[in-house]
Amino acid sequence: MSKRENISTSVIKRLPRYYRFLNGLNRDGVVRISSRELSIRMGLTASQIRQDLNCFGGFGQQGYGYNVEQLFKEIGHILGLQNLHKTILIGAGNMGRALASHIDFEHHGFHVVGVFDKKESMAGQMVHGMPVRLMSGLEDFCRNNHPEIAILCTPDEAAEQLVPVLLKLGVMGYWNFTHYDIVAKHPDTAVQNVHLEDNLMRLSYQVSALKNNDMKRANI
Amino acid sequence: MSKRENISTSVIKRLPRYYRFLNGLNRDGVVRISSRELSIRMGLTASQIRQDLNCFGGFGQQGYGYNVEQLFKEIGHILGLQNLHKTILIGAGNMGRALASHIDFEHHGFHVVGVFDKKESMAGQMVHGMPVRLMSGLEDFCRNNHPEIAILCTPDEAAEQLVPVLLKLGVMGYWNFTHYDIVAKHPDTAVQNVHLEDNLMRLSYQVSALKNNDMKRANI
DNA sequence: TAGATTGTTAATCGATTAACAATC
DNA sequence: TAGATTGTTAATCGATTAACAATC
Repeated sequence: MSKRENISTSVIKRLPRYYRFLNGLNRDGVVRISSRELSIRMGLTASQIRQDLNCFGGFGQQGYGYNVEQLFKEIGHILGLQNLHKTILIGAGNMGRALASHIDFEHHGFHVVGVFDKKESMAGQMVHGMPVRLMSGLEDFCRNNHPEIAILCTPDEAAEQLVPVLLKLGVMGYWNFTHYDIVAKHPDTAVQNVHLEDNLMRLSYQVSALKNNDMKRANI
Repeated sequence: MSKRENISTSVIKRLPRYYRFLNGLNRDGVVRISSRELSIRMGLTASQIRQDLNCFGGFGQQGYGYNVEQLFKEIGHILGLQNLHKTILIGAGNMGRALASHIDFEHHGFHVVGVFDKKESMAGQMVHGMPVRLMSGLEDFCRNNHPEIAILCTPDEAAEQLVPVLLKLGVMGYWNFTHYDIVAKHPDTAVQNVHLEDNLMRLSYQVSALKNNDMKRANI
């Protein structure tokens, strides 16, 4: 399916953005687009776009460019969005519940089949159209339903204890909202970390730097 | 303050992780650490750590290493965490409310001074210890309170309309949970994007790739 | 002093950009 | 056919790693 074996993470990182832009163009009724035109819209170089796409195959046509709808679907397929990976949400606190109602899992390759929390008071409450289950039932649930993905919205210490258990139960993909470093301890997993605080600290750096520059400019 | 003028984004991206690790070491009572020891714990090279830190100054001592507490504080200072940038949260839906209760803004350089939503029914409800205000009062509020940062938890279209208004009111930093591309349209802003769906799609790619590999291995 | 470890320069590696022949 | 634009190779740029003299 894929042309090359190992695609660099730099390329993978850009794929979702291509997907979003092409979705927009497609909805706007744009039929064809050249790498140059797309590069201007996205703020990239045309070279980079052609290099990126050619990691996966020759989707364009000389003298014409790329068919928007076809390319959109191709990238969706490369990203594996046609899948519906069985997914469990662990931790139904503020963040967990917000994700459950905010994210369109089904259009991004996932299907949430269970929600868990350790709090007795949460048990039975409805989240994402299903009742919250207690953590004590997690292992049985996994043995019966074979989820492949876990969304971790627990405290860091809980994640540390959970991951080895989940791995044994066959869960190999993790959307990790904790700061527990899954990949370091368990290399054979698929992990995306969402470190919101790290992101916020980078914003702090940027804003502070921006202010420093303003002050320097004022001095000159 | 900073040794060099332009620090590469690669370095900036790693700073929050250094900060977290050093915080942990400091809490565990570790007094000194060498770049080699830290590199093993963090899964980096010692070279990279020394290069990264030396962008900002010589914090270490030959033959000794780095003082954990001092380095922790230095990095916090570099990140600007001593600041309390006045911040408004726009959009008090699931995600906005989850952030308000989940993130420790005060320890990451920010101070939330106002929460806004366009829904009449939200007005007056308490979020982060303060009543939700209607969007109609946004401009007056900004003229009186001079917030510098906005957390955007609105639909994409709302963000597109809001940013030019906010910019004129002096808001130059954005924690952006929408897909509206602020930097492309307004280069002189400080922006961190949190594209949760993009992150999820990368996980989809990784999991799909992992499965493909397993299948190939089974064939051999 | 001798051993350890930094700060910094040089070498390597990978990613981005430029150029252009192939071709629709 | 002529013009446009890709796919791909070569050149450049930047980031990471290695090496080592400086020095605590």
